[in-house]
Order: sequence, then structure tokens, then C-alpha cells
Amino acid sequence: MFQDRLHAHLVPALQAAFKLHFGHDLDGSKVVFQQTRPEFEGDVTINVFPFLKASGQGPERTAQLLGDHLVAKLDIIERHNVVKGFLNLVISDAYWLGFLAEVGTKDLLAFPSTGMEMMVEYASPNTNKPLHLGHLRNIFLGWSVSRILEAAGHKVIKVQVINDRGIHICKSMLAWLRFGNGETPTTSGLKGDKLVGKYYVEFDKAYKKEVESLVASGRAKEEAEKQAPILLEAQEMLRKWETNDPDVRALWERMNGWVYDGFNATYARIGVSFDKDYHESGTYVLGKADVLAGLKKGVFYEKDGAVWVDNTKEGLDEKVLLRRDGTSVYMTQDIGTAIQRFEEFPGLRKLIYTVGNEQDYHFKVLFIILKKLGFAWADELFHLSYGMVDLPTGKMKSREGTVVDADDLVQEVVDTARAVTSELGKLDAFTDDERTALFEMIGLAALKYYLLKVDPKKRMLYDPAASIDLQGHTGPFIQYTYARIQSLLRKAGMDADALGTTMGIHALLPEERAVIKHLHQFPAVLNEAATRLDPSTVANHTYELVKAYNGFYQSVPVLKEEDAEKRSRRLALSTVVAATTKKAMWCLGIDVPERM
RNA sequence: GACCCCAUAGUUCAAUGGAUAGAAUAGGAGUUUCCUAAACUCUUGAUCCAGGUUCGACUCCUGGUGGGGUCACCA
Repeated sequence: MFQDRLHAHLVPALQAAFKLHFGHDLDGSKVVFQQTRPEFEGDVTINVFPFLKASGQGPERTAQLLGDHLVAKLDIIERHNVVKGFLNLVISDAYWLGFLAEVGTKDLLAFPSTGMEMMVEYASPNTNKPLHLGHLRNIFLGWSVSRILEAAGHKVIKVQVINDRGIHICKSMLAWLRFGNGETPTTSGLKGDKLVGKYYVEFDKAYKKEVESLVASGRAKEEAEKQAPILLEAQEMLRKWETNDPDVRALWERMNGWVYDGFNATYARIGVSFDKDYHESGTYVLGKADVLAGLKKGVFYEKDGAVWVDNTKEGLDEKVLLRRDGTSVYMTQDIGTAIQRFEEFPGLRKLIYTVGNEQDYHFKVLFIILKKLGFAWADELFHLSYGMVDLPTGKMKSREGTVVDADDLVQEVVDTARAVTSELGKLDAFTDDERTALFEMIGLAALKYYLLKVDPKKRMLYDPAASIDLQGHTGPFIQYTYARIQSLLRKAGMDADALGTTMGIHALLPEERAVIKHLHQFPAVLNEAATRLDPSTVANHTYELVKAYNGFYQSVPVLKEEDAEKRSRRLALSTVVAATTKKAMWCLGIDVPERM
């Protein structure tokens, strides 16, 4: 259970009680709250086992004495019971209703500004291939983490690094020159990134053919793979690029431009954006000077003409940072760009790299190097490492054509949303535009929620059937609950004045209490998500909230309630649930509809 | 070979060292003259194996087994 605002109420009283009865100080960090199990009476449970050493008493007696004290001293504790070492506390209706009234008019999930500036890097595509399912997990994660940090009061700068240079794009360029016949996105009707991707595949085909024929004419396979003429030509093109050959540069600009148009179309459809784009072509020369400076300072060393770092003391290996010919490696670049970013944004308090866990080692090394170079901010670097997405058939492999294309995937979930929603036939009042917008909203909710509800660190399975499911633990289920509340509120005529009058003489029903308790925990959940950079925490708690609300909705009348006080209290509760759900989904990058 | 990560119902996911391990889905049984049944209620079903630490272990430690990843003067 999360440490919510009750914690602040209870811990001091608990410590005072402890001192009084057992004569020792109680370490506040040992006080852990949990949700009371449904089979016992209570709202909050305190486990007293950790206190026994200090109390010198058995668990029952320790719990009993503390419980008696709390009931006597605190109005908000109605009564208690003790089961083994567990002290179950019943919190008063007044406390819960007071909480509801307090949040009734404000955003439960908006924290005061911290003034802290944080950069989140995500997406980071290569320009030779379209985006795929793996990118989607990365992008939704990065976007959601950005939103969560924003909600938590931080200032967030969202950036992507576009890997726009290198042998990969030269391969596409060369193949396009050879086989393209001047084809463009306009003449072909293909999205720009798809067109360039197509020629990357064409290159590979031609290359394989050349290797085969070389092998057939008696060359060793390894040699053939290195000597295939088309590969040599691509490498030559890269050299020309590096020496600013005007023709090569012009073609490169043109084809990358197509790719950006394609990427931007995808980004727009899935509802994400960036505050700043970095291009590898502009940063790949960075870092060299920093490494040389480190060499001078003795942080690095020279061996065989190359510059190395020795991380064996940290349990890692030695690693080359500058080749014998003085050129950079990938690590060099990353050193340089990190330094550049902190120069550009001196107020940065955190730099988060959303990158797959196959690069865990790379980032470990990078962070150690920056620390060794003496940058204080090296401690503020964070690798938001996420697991690969597997298919039911196994790994995604581009060579085997099992990669799930991002645009195709989005289209598929939207189509499914259209089919299912149309079947349910609740859209009579919708215009065509409204329908289209709703299908997009529902389809994307299904996809995003599916990818975000899993702990980012973990490898996950992408099951096409489950990802377009609209029932159960899904995004559309949450949207549906929201839409149903909106319908309720519209019919109630939303008489805002009534919402203040939630206090009253009627006891809370268990269903009402359950919903309020979920709301009550939510700020702590958001805090946790922001600390751990984990959207799944928010996703799962939102689900629990709306599930509790559905239970309430099912068995407790709202509009049909005749008692005005009960009715307005339930409307107030519904209002807060809707607002909180909307904000929580905003944190996940998911929109919610007013009706569906 | 070395290092890192993972292993929970049939399946996909939860569970700050704490009570009888939760959901969803699939399977079975129900709920609508009533605020949206994309909902709700009931039900079947799981901690890879062997040791250890602890009052208490899915969680921590050791050793297995199985799966994934990383280990270029590549990016």
C-alpha cells in the first residue's frame, strides 16, 4: 500500500503512544500501512511485528495498546481490532467525507510545481526503416513518463535523437538510385518512411545476390560479405557524405525529409510530440575533445594508439573510446551529447534515456565514464530500461519479416474499435466525424493501455487478439466507465452547488467507501510512479479505481436516489472519480470520450 | 566462456519481507420493466527445482534447470 496522507495523521500519534506504553522511540520508517484485507473490519492495517523488539511485548498486546491509544486520541479512528500482529483501524466516515469535499473542486493529481527541469529522451529512430511495435512501447513509455513527471510538478523537456546518418541510410540511398526510377512518396503513394524502408530492403536483396554469386565463383563467404560491390559502393557513399559531397548530401536531405514526413504522420496519429529533435548528423562528432581532455587528466589511458577507459574496478571491462585512427565510437558520441545537453540546459535535474534493456551495459559504462570525468550531474542520469516486446511466434526479426509495423498496428486496433463499437449500436447521435474520432480514441486507448500496464522493465508478450480487446483490464473499459459517469452527470443537470454538501448524517455505504479509498491513495500512487518512472503503477491503479466505481454504480442508485443529501454526495463522488480518471489517463497519454 | 535480466492459475499480467498470493482472459453458473450489460455477481484454477536467512519468503542469499540479453578499434 502507498504511504498516503493518513500516514501523516497517524505516525506521530503512533509514536507518542509507543513512547508512553513501551518507553522507547518508534522509528517512523518502520510504520508500514497496508490495505486491510476484506475479511476483516477496517480501512488501514498496521503491521506491528517490526515494533516488537522495541516494545518488548508480544504482537497482540503491542497492537492492542497502540490501537486503544489511537482510538482514544484521534477522532478519525473509530475503532480497531487486532488479529495476530495486525492492527486493523476503522477510519471514520467524517474523515472520508472530509477528504471527498476537499478534493471535490480540485485536481487530485496535480502537484505543486517543483521548478525542477527534467529531460526525457525517447523514440530515437533510425531513418532507414519505419517505426515498429518496439518503437511504440518506447514512445508510449517516454511520453507517459513525461506526463507523469509533469503532473508531479516538474518541468519536462521531451527530446528524440534521430539517427539520420551512417551506413544504413546510405544503403537506402544507393538502392533508390539504382532501382528507384525516381520514385517519390507522391508518385508512389507510399508514406515517406515506408518508401525509404522499401529501398533498404532492396539493398539487402541485391547485396545477398552479390554475395551468393561471389561464393558461387569460389570466394570464401566471409570475404564475399565484405567485398560485395554494392556494399563497397555504399561505404564509398558514406565517405562522400562525410566529405560533404553535394550530390550525396542533397539526396540524403531529400530522402531523410521523406522519412521525417512519415514519422511525423505517425507521431501525430498516436498523439505524441517532442520539444526538441537532435540529429545524429549534428552530434556524431561530439565527445572527442572530452575524451582527449579525460586522457590528459589521466582518467583514460592510451594503448596501441587508441584511447581506453578501464572499468575493471567497477566490475566491468575496458572499453575503447577513440580508435587508433582518432575516430569516435558510439560511446564517444554519447559522452559528448550528454555534456552538450547539460551545457544547453544548465538547470537540468534529471536526464532520462528511454532505451531498451539490450543497452543496459552501454549505459552503465556511459554513466561511470561521465562520473569519472568529474561531472556532478552524472548522478542525475537515468536509463529507463524497458524489456523487449515478443510476439506469440517469438522474437521480432526484421530479417524474417516478423516485424509488426506501427502504422499497420494502429490501423488494426482502430478498425477493431470501429467494428465492435458499431456493433453495439450506441452511436445514433454521432456525426461521421465524431464517430471517426471516437474509433481512433478507443483503438489507441486499447493499444496504449495494453503496452503501458506492464512493468516497463519486464519483457512482455504482444498478443494481437488481447491488445485489441475492449473488455476487462483494458483502456476502453476505463473509457467506458468515464463515459458512463459523464452521462450520469449530464442527466443530473450538473448542479455544481450541490457538490459542496457532501457531509451529512447518513453513513457511508461500503461501495462508496471503497471508491473514496481508491481516490485517497491516488496521489501517493502518482508520486510513486514519478519516483520510479513507472506508468504501469498509474495504469493499474486507475483500473482498480474504475472497477470499484463500477461496483458502486451497479448496486447503488445515484439519480434514482430520493434522499437529496445522499444523491448529491454520490454525484460529488462520481464527479471526482471522473476527473481523476481523466487526469490519470492523461498521464498515460490516453484520451477519454464524453460518450461511447 | 564471462556478466546481466527473467521464471506466479490453461494464457497474459499484479503482489513496499507480512494475514488465506490478486486481476483479466479462457471455462462453468447467474443479473436488464431500473442512471450506458464495453457492466455487475458467483465459480474452477498458480509461486520452476533443492537448500539457506527470518517470528514470517513469490520477494533476500547459494546452487541447479529453463528462457532472453550483452560482451568489436560496429552503430
